Amino acid sequence: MTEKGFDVQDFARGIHELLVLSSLQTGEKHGYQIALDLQADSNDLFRFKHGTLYPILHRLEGEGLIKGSWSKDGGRRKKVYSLTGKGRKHLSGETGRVQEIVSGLMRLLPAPSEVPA
Amino acid sequence: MTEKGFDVQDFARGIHELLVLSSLQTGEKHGYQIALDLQADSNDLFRFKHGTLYPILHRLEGEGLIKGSWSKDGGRRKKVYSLTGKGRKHLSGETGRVQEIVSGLMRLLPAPSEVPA
DNA sequence: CTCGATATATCGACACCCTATGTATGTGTC
DNA sequence: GACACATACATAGGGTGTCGATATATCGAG
Repeated sequence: MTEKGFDVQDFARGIHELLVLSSLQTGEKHGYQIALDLQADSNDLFRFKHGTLYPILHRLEGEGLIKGSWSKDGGRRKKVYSLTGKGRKHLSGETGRVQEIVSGLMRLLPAPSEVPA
Repeated sequence: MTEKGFDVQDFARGIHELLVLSSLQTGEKHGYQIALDLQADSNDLFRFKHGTLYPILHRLEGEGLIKGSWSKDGGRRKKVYSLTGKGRKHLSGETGRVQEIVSGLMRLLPAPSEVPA
């Protein structure tokens, strides 16, 4: 069993990071695109603010989970990110951990009143 | 459908509050007991620090979700909390919301590699 | 009587997200 | 050509919450 120690703040931060990493699974993207895709794919549930997204990108890059390279699309610069091997490993590992926590959480929370539609 | 925004911080805070409320479902308890029960019931996954628990209790009481009353067990004082109707309602409502977010999250995250044991 | 467990409470440090602001390019419109 | 708006990246400041440390007080064990 994965050790213990659950930290709400790490968990919350992890969700954002995992979403970004997950979004890069389908191919490399630049930041702005990640935000748009995540918002669309989640049906507007997850909306990344610029002030939230870029620091996360920098953090992930600093940790070597993603790799960014500048690209010039005409005169406009874009920083295109792609998953590293480490990032892919982190994504699957942390996803498993999230599920562990979620299932632990659901065990303690009351069962949802099975209200049909 | 509950649409609208998702806030990581509210979510994280909500988890703690929900766990406390859920623990009170089985009957009234005092703070210290809640922490012990939650830790035991979650198999050591969730551990509440004193500096975290008591502010939560005060917040929940201030919002009228729980009701506390002092009890003297010999000379040692305990503040025993119980769920209010409002608290019970909040618990089921927010639990539903958490599940909504969790399922949205799981849709975006990669499927767990079904690794046996 | 000293140590540790029980029981509650508060404060300062730290981390993080969010709002606002700034820079710069591309496009559409008049 | 001038202007507004979308694209695209970046950072600083404010607010909020958890965590560790500290304090008070009672009770049982050695």
